[in-house]
Amino acid sequence: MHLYRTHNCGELRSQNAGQTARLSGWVHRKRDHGNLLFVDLRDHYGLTQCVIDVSSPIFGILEGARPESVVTVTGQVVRRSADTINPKLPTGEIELAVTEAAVQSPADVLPMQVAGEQDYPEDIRLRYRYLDLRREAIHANLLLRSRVIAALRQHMIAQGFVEYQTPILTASSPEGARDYLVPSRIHPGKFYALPQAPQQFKQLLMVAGFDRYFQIAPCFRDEDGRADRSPGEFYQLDFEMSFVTQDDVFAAIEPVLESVFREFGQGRAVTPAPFPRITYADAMLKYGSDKPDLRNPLIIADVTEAFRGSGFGLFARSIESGSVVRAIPATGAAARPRSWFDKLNEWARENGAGGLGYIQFAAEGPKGPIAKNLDAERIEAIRIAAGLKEGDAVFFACDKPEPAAKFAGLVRTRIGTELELIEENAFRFCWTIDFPMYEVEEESGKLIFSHNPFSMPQYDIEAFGQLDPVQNREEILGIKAFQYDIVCNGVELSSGAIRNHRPDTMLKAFSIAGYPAEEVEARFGGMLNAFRFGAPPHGGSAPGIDRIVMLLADEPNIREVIAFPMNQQAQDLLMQAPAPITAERLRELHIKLDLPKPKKTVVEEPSP
RNA sequence: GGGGGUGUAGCUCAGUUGGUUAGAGCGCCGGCCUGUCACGCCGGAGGUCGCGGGUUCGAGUCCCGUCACUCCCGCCA
Repeated sequence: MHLYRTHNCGELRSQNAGQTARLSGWVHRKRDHGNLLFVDLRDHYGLTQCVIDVSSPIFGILEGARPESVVTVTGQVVRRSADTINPKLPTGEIELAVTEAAVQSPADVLPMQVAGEQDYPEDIRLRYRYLDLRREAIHANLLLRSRVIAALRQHMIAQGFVEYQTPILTASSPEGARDYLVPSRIHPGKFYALPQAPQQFKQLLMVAGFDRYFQIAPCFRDEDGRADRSPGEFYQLDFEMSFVTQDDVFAAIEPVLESVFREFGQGRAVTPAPFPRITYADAMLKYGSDKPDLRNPLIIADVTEAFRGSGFGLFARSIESGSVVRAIPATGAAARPRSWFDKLNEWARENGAGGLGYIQFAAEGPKGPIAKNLDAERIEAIRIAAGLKEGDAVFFACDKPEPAAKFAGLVRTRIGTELELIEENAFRFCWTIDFPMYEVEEESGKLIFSHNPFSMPQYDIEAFGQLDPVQNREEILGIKAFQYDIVCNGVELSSGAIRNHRPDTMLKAFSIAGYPAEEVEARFGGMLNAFRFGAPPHGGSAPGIDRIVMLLADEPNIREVIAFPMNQQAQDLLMQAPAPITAERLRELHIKLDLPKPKKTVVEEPSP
């Protein structure tokens, strides 16, 4: 007989009846009938009901074991009588009639219960993560994560990709987020950076002739967290390919994503490859976002001209000073009560808009406060532009182009949700392409990179070299980059690009954004030099693993698919990180602290 | 850095117009119970109402401040 177990807690069936079995696991639940005790024993594999009665000399051992104690029990596998079979349990046809029992590790009273579905605050869950992870839902999420990663690897390898490891202690990478820094002991005053992504290394691997690279890569960014953004660290399916166009990159990754989402999507619909491609400009106009949720059928339209010089003075005046008007259709909403529109108006105000104008296309004709101030011709133009029919309503966002687009996007999501138009049980993918290479920094008016500075401009390379940032400003602002995002259900899974592999073009691209050549050489000299010795044209992308698993697990929060996540303040509540270190260690690293004054807590002296 | 929400028993929450001794469920402890599977029944312990100050005869409740957590914006592929 094995010391701890002959079977796991999920595998015994009626055909094992009559055998002697030993099981080890956690006491999931006890049902104590005084003279008869049921113990549900749980391990990674499942639950098995164990039973013992008061006639046994070891009855007290199990009766005294608190939930979550670790025990080993030995006994006969017994077929349950027909009326006591539990159909909800895979092992429900049998039970273990216990004859021996030992408690390996008794559990204290628990800060959170493992059995049951009760919700706990996140700080409790993170502080006692090892208990939280015993719970069914999150335990299953982590198993899913493992299987997804294994499948991603298989599919990538099948596509001819090879996995390589890249350094964790390295220099700052060109992604634009804050780096996590690691002080060097051997080189006083110098620091390593943790990679924000293996960006430069994967490009160097292409220069080194490896052709198709991938890695399940840890990435580190010192930026604030969100529900869908883990603070500190996360994992990417990082990949890069040589001698490819944008379409080649899409063709390589689309089948990988499609297969994995089909395999683990539990029957939910998946966009078949090739995924739709939407230009950045179109995405901002029609969806009000560079990561459109295509499950939402509503399409935003520009109706600026219908309001220009119209009787609706608020919009007409705003248009004269550069605003645009976006129309968000609300299919079938014309007959909704006034209160429904009022509620949305209130919501709009709470979200920073002046309000939310609307027209109802009712059977008796267009109505609502705005309709009164517009002539029939203009209303008809709006109706056609927004693709509306009788019974529909339409909302308006009026602002400068960028905030108008963004707000229209919020309204689109809100209306789609309110009207229950969002397609359920589906994964809708698309590519957002043709991101602008540059944009204007609002405060300074300077040209800056709008996204990744290392992507190739969609422009004649020779002519690009001749552009003048002052004289050709408008021309430059029109340049698109070979840069793209992959989006699923409105979640950005990754961005990628065809890289700029020419040193002259890269220096030019940076000089347009105001970086002198010396600075570029100093910061990115390693990569720039590599490009001077024969660099293949190359490109890639890096879909976020955590977000893929989050979508597949249908979880709203990324921490539900990470074993040991930090909280939103980037603290590890379990391991107590970050933490102060000893003066001795600081001395060794030649670091002196210059801390901000702690916020003083006002303690009033009690009056005598 | 900014905004919203939350904070009452170990946990999830209720708590009326400011009014006596702050409640429920789960958990915990004790008792009863030989077929339960969210076992059942009886009893018990458990509270700095986040913290500090104020108003008031009286504050969980109203006001001011502060802290923590969470969601969002900024930031970030």
